[in-house]
Amino acid sequence: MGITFTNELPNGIKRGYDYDTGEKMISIPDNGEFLITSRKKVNAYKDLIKNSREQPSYTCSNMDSIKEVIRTLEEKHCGYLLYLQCFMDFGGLLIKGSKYKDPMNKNDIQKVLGLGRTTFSYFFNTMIKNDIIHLEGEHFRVNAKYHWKGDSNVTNLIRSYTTTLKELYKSVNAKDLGFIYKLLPYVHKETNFLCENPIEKNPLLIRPLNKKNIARIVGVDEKTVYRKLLKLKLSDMYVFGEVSKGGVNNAYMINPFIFYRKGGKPDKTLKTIFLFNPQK
DNA sequence: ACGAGGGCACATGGTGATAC
DNA sequence: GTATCACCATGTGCCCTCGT
Repeated sequence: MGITFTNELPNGIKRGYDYDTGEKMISIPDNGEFLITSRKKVNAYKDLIKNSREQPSYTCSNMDSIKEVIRTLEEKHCGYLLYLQCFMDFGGLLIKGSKYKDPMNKNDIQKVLGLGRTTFSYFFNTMIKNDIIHLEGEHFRVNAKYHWKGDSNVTNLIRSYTTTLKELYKSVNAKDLGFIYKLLPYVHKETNFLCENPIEKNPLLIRPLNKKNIARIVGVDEKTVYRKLLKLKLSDMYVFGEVSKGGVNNAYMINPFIFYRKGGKPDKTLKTIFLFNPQK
């Protein structure tokens, strides 16, 4: 049985049906080859990006200097910060949204984070005290040493895709986002692998992080890492992908639709890993 | 012997109330 | 505005069994 494609649209996209799983499938031309996935997944992704304009917008984080932030802040505060930096404009000012460019005041920020008075003031005072967010009159600017939006000559940076990241905040808690934040300095540029030496160019020399290493870096129990790897999902996509060789899980990758180091769109292999449908 | 995953007691986060 | 508290829901660490 397998997948049968019926009609081809003028743009080269083919629609089809998977007789094994009963799912509607789609074949998308991609640099001379075809990426086959389910329409459900494609639609879920389209829904996520439909509110953003032409290009999915992103912010950048400095992989070296955010290690200071990680050392200083509690995990939950790293999570709130990761979400909040999605609201920067090109000057780092926290604004209400891409459509409404008014700067946010303290109340707006509290509302956006969805926190009560006690929790918010604890978080926000910590940001100001550690110079991660500056006060400018009634408005606030994120310290460009750590996070910014737009061009930069920093080499070790990682892009966070605003729309997907905002969506992620809805489905996980602040500690989960903090967990992800702590792993951002370990994302490899070419492959999105989590590794000890993310600037290594030779693939043979990459030292991928296993569950034990991740637990040590983040400072949690191995079981907690395991649970988060299973749990963290965005719509139909997982945040982390697992690579196993010989039945042993020895490496992890982060979802390139949320975090990606290179410019442009994720390459074909990465797309396939995070979009393909496991056989039932 | 080992890793995946279950169970459970304890820890932690977020909240509103209260006092200052 | 901040500090502290008790409360509840959820998360976490640790120990366990199970299957290989």
